[in-house]
Amino acid sequence: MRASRYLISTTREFPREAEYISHKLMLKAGLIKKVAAGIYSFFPLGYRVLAKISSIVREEMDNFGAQELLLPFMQPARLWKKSGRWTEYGDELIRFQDRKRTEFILGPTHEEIITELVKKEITSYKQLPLTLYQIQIKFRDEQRPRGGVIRAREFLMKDAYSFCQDKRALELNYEEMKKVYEKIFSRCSLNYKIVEASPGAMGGEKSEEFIALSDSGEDRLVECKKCGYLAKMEMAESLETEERKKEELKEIKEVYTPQVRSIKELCKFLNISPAKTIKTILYETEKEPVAVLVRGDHQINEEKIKKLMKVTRVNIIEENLVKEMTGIEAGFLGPVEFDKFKLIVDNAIIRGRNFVTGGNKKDIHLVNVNPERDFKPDIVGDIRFPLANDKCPFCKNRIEIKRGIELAHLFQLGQRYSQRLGAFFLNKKGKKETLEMGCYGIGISRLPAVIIEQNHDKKGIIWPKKIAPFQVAIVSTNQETLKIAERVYHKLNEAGIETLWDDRELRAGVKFQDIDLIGIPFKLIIGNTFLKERKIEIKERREERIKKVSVEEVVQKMEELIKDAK
RNA sequence: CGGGACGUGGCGCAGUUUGGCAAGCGCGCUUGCUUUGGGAGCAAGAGGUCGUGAGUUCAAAUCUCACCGUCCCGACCA
Repeated sequence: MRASRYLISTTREFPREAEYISHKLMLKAGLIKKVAAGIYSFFPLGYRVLAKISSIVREEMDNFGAQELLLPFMQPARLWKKSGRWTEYGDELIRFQDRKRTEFILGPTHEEIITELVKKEITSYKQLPLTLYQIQIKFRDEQRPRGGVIRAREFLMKDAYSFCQDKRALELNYEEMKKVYEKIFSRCSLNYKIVEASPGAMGGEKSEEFIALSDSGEDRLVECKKCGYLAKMEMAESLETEERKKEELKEIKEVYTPQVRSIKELCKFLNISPAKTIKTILYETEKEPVAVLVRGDHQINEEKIKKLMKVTRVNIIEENLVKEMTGIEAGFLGPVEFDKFKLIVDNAIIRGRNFVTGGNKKDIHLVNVNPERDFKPDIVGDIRFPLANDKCPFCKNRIEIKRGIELAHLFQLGQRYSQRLGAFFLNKKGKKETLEMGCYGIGISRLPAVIIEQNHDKKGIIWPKKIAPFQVAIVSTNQETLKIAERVYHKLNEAGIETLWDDRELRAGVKFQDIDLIGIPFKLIIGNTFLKERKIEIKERREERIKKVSVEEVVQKMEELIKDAK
């Protein structure tokens, strides 16, 4: 490709709107342009990168035996009502009507459509297992898009769906798909970890995520460097490994705390640390309202409450309703002589002593409150998020909190969709059974950003060769070497090497900067050195090594280098 | 959804507090000359409903109100 004819849109300065390095570089290198919040156009350079990633994904999926198809982006509401997700999915599901006032959505995912399709086509166990996939635009009306393509509203995703005759076959398919994903991500030169995830709104049983550790990530993870324990924040266990405090039990006392409502205010007022306080928060569940107690420095994990209480709905009771329900002002709630609701108590509280809590009267707190002596928990368990420097639940080393970006998500959906949409088949005995489904997604359009997060320097992007939009860029720095450059360009093209010939009428320095910013793995410089020595210089983006070759050798040398390059 | 910041040629910004000449600067773009190995110099140009609407005023980028859009933190989230 001749650069003079190619839509290159690099800028000299970083656009103001970006925060993450990958987002900054993608904009500066002109890979993408924003059209609206969370909606981007991919420019030719950016699209070449997407295409590279897509073809890696495609090859590995096809290799596994999955079949590519294309499902509609716009989907009738009817199917979503049938699966129940019309109401369950929430505001992220964008809804609209066509001219006939029929309701539609833009697909945030495609379980309904594919299940409906398979339901009609699959009638016998002989057709199973079946794995179908597509590379498609998705739309999720995110409350807050961020990081450019890292969390976009419109994005490109590879989603695969497997259909099996029983659980065992599903588990097998799932494990094999995991191996396929490992191949895909290593071909993309990505560093990643696999962690347990919560199936969440997708439903189903087992679920794991491929996560790239990165400071620009939005998922928080708990990591123990010593034993290798790694889990998503919301899944991470907080086994209390602390010893029970041996402090002497002091006498409980009321203190006057006018207008002191928050933990922060309380700590300031009494000059104590939040770990010495207990927060009492009221929640509603489908069974009964409860009072949840955690230490002042801890955060409640509502998912864990659900598990512990075996309920599906847990909602915090708003501050202004607290007084209505209990007669006590929010900010002064406490467990002592509180008999309105059951007390759900975090493990950490049982181990501590002499806490400060609300006094269940306006402007009153209690000091030296002790579990068991002063109040009886109804249920005790792990209901909080871990904190940095907590002890690892397995080896007692200190844990760290890391950030990560979700690359892919695997689910064993089970029968959730097949059941609701009525996707059955006949088994060997001629008996009707429900299909076991799996679902496997990769956030394709997010991957360029993640790869950049892991592969960049001060000058810009450093694409791994398999992802780079071009393998080689040619710069001639002299009028006299222009013809040679053109010859080399044609030779490389003929050899099938993707080459960008920077024939723009710009100073050499500008071209070098652009090519480095864009991240092309190799530069061929044909200039003064050529005039003196008849040699072409080869500079590698990643290492800045310089090699010299003759025009005759250049194709072979490039082939070798590209083969060896990362 | 809560908190914060912002919206001025393609990009980055100044000007807004205290209303007042003709709306500026750098980059980029066009033309010419000189330069030419890591974002050149000089000269001459093109390019703007100052986010939108209403209002106050002799006069609005600047003040008031409403709306729209964008980014960041948090909450939320396959």
